[in-house]
Amino acid sequence: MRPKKKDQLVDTALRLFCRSGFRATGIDTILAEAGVAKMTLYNNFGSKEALILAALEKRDEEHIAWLTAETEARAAAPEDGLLALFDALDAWFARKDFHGCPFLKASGEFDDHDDPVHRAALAHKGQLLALIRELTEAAGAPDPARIAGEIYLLVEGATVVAQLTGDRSTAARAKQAAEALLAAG
Amino acid sequence: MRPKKKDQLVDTALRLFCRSGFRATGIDTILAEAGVAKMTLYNNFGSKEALILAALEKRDEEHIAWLTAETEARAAAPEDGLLALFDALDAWFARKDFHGCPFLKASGEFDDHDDPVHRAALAHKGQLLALIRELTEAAGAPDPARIAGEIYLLVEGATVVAQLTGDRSTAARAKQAAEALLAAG
DNA sequence: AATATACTGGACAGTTCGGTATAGTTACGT
DNA sequence: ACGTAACTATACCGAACTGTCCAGTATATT
Repeated sequence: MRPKKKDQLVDTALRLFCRSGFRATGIDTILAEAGVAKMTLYNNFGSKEALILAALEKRDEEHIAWLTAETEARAAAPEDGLLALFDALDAWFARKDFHGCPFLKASGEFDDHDDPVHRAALAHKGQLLALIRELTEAAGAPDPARIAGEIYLLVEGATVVAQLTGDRSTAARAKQAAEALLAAG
Repeated sequence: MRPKKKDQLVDTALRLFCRSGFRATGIDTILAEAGVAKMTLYNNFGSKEALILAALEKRDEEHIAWLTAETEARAAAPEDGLLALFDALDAWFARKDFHGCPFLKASGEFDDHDDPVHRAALAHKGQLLALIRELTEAAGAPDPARIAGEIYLLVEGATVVAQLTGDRSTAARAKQAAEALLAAG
């Protein structure tokens, strides 16, 4: 497959999946918007599910990289990274194309824990937790594993609430909660 | 409509929606499992969306009542209610038929903020936040509005993570984070 | 210029979707 | 016991779904 077509397909699919959900987005809609023929999809991916997995895989890499870079850029010192993460989240929530976390969406739509899509979501969240764990260690927390787990709950909560309510102050609220957790040790 | 049939329909719909999602659950499946004819549905609800809304409305009342009662039953004193809430959540997450919060699922599938289903989800979460707010006040927190908002993020985070990972210790982790937030004031 | 590969566009199959029409049956109040 | 409202059963509709087949076109390599 010509990489350009592949990117068009995966990018378009991801965008539409994020906006309208996975099951609600039909193949024909994706193909029309991407300007790609149906057989190009099926010759190269084999199924809609495979396209979903490809889109999530790309999203996984891009989003973790974006979040890491944004967090780094907003942290004056390495130990500020954990709180800067919430500023990065705020920037994410403020984007016009923010429609919640596609992995949470996916895990809701593909509820079965054995489903490959659910497993992909789980894997991504493992990456996110690992990032938070690193930031927590860099912040010099006394019990980084525990604190990171708690902060992670705040991050997921903020993500869900931001999508649900559209409240622009959600990330800031999560940030001050994280600050308290970090200070309490 | 005979109330028995209505209950069968709404209960079955809710159960299947929770298990498999809203869009993925067809009305024929609901009707077959509920033992109700198709015209009975359409004579009384008019559309699948109306059935979804009826199911969510019932769930809203039942779940808030259940959570309130479970929390009360687990709190030795009124000021223990906020932490007891997390024990109630733990009991919820441990249920065999736990498939995440149907309102979060709904808000993910019906992403548009003007969608009636999304609004129903928002309304339910308002109820939940109000409950947390009451418990926070009863706990004697110095700034109950702010603390309640932070605890709420933990609750949503725990709910999402419990569904995503199936980790049985999620509620306990959220509880100790809530404890820290409460102690920090 | 020749060839192999990638892609196109549309017709097509088969299924499932939400929703409707109609005719017959069951349950309930009076 | 009887009338009526509620419910059932079945057949059907148009649309959308995933996935397949095919004849023809564009592109890159040699």
